[in-house]
Parts: sequence; structure tokens; C-alpha cells
Amino acid sequence: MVATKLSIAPHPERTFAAAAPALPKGQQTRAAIVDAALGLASHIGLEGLSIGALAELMHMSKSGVFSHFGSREELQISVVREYYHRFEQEVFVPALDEPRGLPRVRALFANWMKRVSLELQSGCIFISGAVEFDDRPGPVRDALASSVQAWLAAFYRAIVLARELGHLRADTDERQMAFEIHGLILGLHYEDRFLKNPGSIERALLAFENILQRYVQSSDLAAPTQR
Amino acid sequence: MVATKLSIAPHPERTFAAAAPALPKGQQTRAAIVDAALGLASHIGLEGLSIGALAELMHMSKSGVFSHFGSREELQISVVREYYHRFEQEVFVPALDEPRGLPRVRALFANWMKRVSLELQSGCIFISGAVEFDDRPGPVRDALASSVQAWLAAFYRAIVLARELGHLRADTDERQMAFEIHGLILGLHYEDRFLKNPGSIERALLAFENILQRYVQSSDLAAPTQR
DNA sequence: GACAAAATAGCACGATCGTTCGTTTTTTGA
DNA sequence: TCAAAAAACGAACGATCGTGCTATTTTGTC
Repeated sequence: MVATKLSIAPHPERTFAAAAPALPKGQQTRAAIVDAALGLASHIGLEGLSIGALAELMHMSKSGVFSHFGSREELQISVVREYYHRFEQEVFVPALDEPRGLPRVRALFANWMKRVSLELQSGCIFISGAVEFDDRPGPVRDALASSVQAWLAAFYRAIVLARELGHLRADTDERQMAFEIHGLILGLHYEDRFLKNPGSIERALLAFENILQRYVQSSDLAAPTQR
Repeated sequence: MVATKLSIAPHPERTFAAAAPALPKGQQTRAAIVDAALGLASHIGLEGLSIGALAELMHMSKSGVFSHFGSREELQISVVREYYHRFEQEVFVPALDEPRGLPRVRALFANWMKRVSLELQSGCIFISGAVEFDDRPGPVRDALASSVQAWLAAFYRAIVLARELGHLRADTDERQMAFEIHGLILGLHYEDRFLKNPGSIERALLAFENILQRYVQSSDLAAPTQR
């Protein structure tokens, strides 16, 4: 069985429209709005997203922006979906080039780190959104949570594969390992972005190697990526 | 022997009990407002704090609440300070009863976990606040960041002490160890509170033991707390 | 119990928010 | 080219926000 895509299903109707790039004007500006909204939400959060500020940024009227979504919630959901799509393309897809098992786990983590490192200047809506919506049920929370779960499940599956291939110790608890790596990413985001602690990236990389040392078969401990 | 004043009340009493040393009425209601605001901010965040909602909760007028602080910012700062004070009393102070070194590090972590576990139902403003204010300079951010830094520095010092006492390996990187433990707490908060993943507390406890195993002198690896 | 001071209430302000509605402009397809 | 459809605009709404005023009530002190 081949892992092709993360399990979440984005826009099914978009797949066959790729041939003609002549998108209708509406979809075109809608995409531009979502793009701008994504940049805005990265800095001030999904809750901080305001249609007025977005309209000003787009040189449009409030109602012009609004009409593309019908509600603020729908705008937020569109932003979450777009963010997820980019995350998938930048982090998950390229790692499929690596052979299954430990190399792919390493690639997934490396891409994840690369993305988070870039986001230390703007912010990650998977993290800020989690805080904003952990107590607020609704469709935005659902979109956010299912996106994060899809990514974490993909990462988890890569770890399971690595154990099955004998790259990890047979008694490896894959959920435990995924938990520890996820925590390390969150620690990096917190300590660099909020506390402005220098050296956080290096600490996160080292923490990953430390975790690997505990779970990997000693014979298979491949050298970490050069730097 | 003359009855001496206990520094700490033997049993929790209502804040407005008659035994209080005659606080001026103003300070009294101010404290009650901060208490209510802390509860509110735990759920909806420091940014979600609104004076109107707070007034309704207190059965007071908006201006009555407002006059105690002079600005919303001052209210937020007061909440941060109160939260820090409680954190210090519940997590840091009790751990001083444990002997220096590894036992104290264990106690600090155990108290930290106990507190976070309780907060999984409400929320931790050191975490939500970090996301809300990571990009927003100002006095609220300063109060928040210095509070967090004070706590993390205290935890770091306990680790340094443990290494100096020979409880940890001589080559222990204390900042690295503190980073890894902090990340584990953040992972617990994220996965339990937002993703509602069961078993997160157990994973966090196990992650702590895993980290300890890496840094502790093998001869000094005291048994983890019974359960 | 009187009186100054402190605490609280009541009201209104300007600003911003998401949203609705009717109109005008632009795009689209035959 | 032209009419229908889609897109964008502009103004207004009700609500909520923090905040500044001036009264009114409550408190603490002789």
C-alpha cells in the first residue's frame, strides 16, 4: 500500500480544471484574498482576521471581499484549508522521494523544521489556531483540528513504517515517539518566537537526534544530515 | 505562649472572610475582579478579556470595574501578575522542601505537571498569552515574557544544581535539558487540550523519564514517584 | 451622626466589527 | 455586439468595544 496523500480531501472539482489557467475572475480574486488573509492570519491569528483590514490590504470594499465567502467563518475555514494545502506540498510531498523508513522520517522532520524555522518570523496557524480554538467548538475548529490530525497521522505512519522495516527498535512506542517530536517543535516555536531565545533551532535539532538515539536500532543510526 | 499569626492559613477560607486584616474596600473588590478576570482569561485568553463581560460577571457597572485599573492593559497586566504569583506558590515554593539536586528537579516537574493537568480544562495563560503576544510589543507582553522567563530560569537553576551535585552527567547541557522538558509540557497542552488525544498525560510523564535517563548518572537514577 | 474621601453607577462618545441590501460596474458567452 | 450574469461598490444597521465624563452611593474617621 502506498501512502499517496494525506487523508483529508480538499477541493475535488479543482483537479481537472488545471489545463486552462484562465480562471474565472471571481475565483482569481478569491484566491488572492485567501492568500492575503493567510499572510495576515499568520501574524495576528485567525481570530484577529478582520474583513475591513483585509479589504484595505486588497484595495477593495468590505462588501466586495465579504461576498466571496458569505461569512467570516467561511473565510477562516478557507484560510485553514489553504494553509494545510501548502503545508502538505512543502513538507509532506517532497519527503516521499526518500526511501521508506528512517530516511523518510528524517526527511519529514527536516522539512517540518525548515517550514517552522521560516514561520518563526510570521507565525504558524496550526499553533496559534490551536490556542484560539481549543475551547471554541464550531466548523473553524473542526477544519483546524482535522488538518493537524491529518499531518500528525502521516508523520506517525512514517514512524510505524520505520519500525516495521527494522530501522527502529522493535519495542518502539510510535505514538510516544511522535509525541516527543511534536513537543520539540512546539518548544522551538515558543522559545524562539515568544521568548526570543537564541539557539532554539539548534536545540530542536539536537533534541531530535536525542530522541532518535533512544528509538533507533544501534546498527542503523545513520549520520544526521550535514550542516 | 501567645498565639502567633500563621503565615499561611491552615484551611482555605473565602477571600472576603472577616479574618482578613481589614483591607480597604477598594483593594478587596479589585482582588475579586482580578480573580474573576483570571478565570475568564484562562478560557478565552488575555485578548478576549472584555471589561463589559467582566462587569456582568461581577454584577458591577463597566465604569466601576474600569476605574480600578484605568485601562484594559493595566487589567491584563494585573491578571498576568496574579497568575504568576499563583504559579510560583503552587509549583515553585512547595518544591523547595525537597533536597537540592535531582529530587528537587523531580518535584518541580511533578508540581508543574499537576498544575498543567488541572489547566487542561481551563487553559494556561503562559501558553495562550505567548501566542497572542508573540508579535505584539508592549507592557502586557513584557509582563508575560518576564514571568515565563523567571519560572524557566528557576527550573534551569535547579537543573544546574543537580549537575553540580553530581546527580546528572558532567557533560549535561542544562539549557538543552530544560528545552526538552519545556517542549514536553507544551506537547501535553496541545495534544490534550486542542486535539483531545487521550493518554497525553501518561506520554508526558514517560517523556520526562526518557529525558532523565539520558542525562542522569546511571548510579543515581532514583525510582520515579510511585503510582 | 456629620463629613470628606473613596468607590461605584449611569450615560454617552467614537471606533470597529460582521453583515445586509440596493446599485453600479465589469466580465462572460453566444 | 449585446444582453445576461457575475463581481464589486457604497451606505447603513445593530452590536460591542474601551474610555471619559458627571452624579450618586458607600466607606472610613472624628
